[in-house]
Amino acid sequence: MAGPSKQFDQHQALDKALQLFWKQGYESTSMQELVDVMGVNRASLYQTYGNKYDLYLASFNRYIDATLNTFNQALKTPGPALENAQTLFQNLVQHSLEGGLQGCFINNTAVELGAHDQELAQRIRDVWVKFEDVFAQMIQRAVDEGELKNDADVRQIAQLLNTNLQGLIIQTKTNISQEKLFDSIELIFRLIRE
Amino acid sequence: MAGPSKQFDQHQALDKALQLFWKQGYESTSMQELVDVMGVNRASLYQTYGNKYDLYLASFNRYIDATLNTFNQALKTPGPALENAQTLFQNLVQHSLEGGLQGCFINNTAVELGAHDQELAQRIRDVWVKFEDVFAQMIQRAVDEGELKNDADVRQIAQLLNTNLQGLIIQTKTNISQEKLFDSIELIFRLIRE
DNA sequence: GCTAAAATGGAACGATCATTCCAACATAGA
DNA sequence: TCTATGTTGGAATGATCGTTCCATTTTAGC
Repeated sequence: MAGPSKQFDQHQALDKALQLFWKQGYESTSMQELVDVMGVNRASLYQTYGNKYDLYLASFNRYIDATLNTFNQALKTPGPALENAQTLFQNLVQHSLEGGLQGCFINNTAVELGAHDQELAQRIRDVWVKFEDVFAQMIQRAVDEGELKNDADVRQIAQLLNTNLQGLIIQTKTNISQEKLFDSIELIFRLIRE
Repeated sequence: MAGPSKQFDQHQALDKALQLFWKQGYESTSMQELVDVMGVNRASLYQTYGNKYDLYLASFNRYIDATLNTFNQALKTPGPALENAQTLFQNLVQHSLEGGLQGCFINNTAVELGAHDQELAQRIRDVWVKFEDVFAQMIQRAVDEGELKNDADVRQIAQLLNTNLQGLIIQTKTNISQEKLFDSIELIFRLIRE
């Protein structure tokens, strides 16, 4: 292949796009802002990523990978599984509150685009199932290690945990007090344990 | 006052605006669409409601009033209080799923505008407290009528219920199966009762 | 019926939107 | 070094954005 190579780091540029989409949403983010922030030439941007929607999709995929990675790290953490899950919830809430109320990119996408974009909606449902898979493994470990009763409906509890997580994250968008959300985290895990 | 009166019904027109904002969000809804759908002249629209943001705010207030009314109606329903609450949850989920995945206008607003609009964020937090007030009254009635233990932390449970409601509603935006959400509703209320 | 005031339809504004295009430039392979 | 190919900056495109303005029409009060 002849000609010069791309002058920008594709991963780094994509991260910049992700940050902007995450913070502002799809409609509120303009290509001009993306050009500015990514440090990529406009023509190169279109050639590399396609159009605005494709770029959003690429950002979305990157976020999903990073998030699933975070979840799986929490799964590998030693110690009582339910406590690890609770700590994960606390960290996610705290991170959103202290990181500019960005919430969760998946959660944001569900609200802004989920209803009118079937492809994205499908992807989001799939990711949530993967969240639940992680929770289910945590719960199963809690059962195995005697932290939970043997007759616990692992899958149902995992789904309920995701419902609670989504509800918590959405509330962070309004700069609600961390204490209030931590109380809810405390209670849901206590109810599950009982 | 001389001159003709407005040819349009302000309440009806505002409802049309609310429906559109609810379905499409703030950024994705244009004044042209609002002019078309409200059946109101452009100049009249600006004179009556101010600008686009003001119109959104008016729609938002109208939605809040209607929703709080629905909640208070559920509160007045005879029968076991917790069952009424559970039915309310089911109705809200079902309505969103069958009504075009519009979710909850407050919930949508929290995600789209909450992080960057402190006034709206404050209003949303206040409304959520009012939701919790209704839930707290239901729970208190459940305690009084022996449906719940006496040592239940009414306020904490009410907050947890709102977290769950928000988490359920957000999931409806992706056209998730009603059965799955109903299972979570079933479980959260069962855990509370235990 | 006359007049003053309010509402209307629609053009017009400047700004910004996503996207395309093109000439100038830089570099890899011959 | 030459050439072919990919990249770059920036102008240009046509559409749409929210908002304003104005001439026209309509009607309430006298």
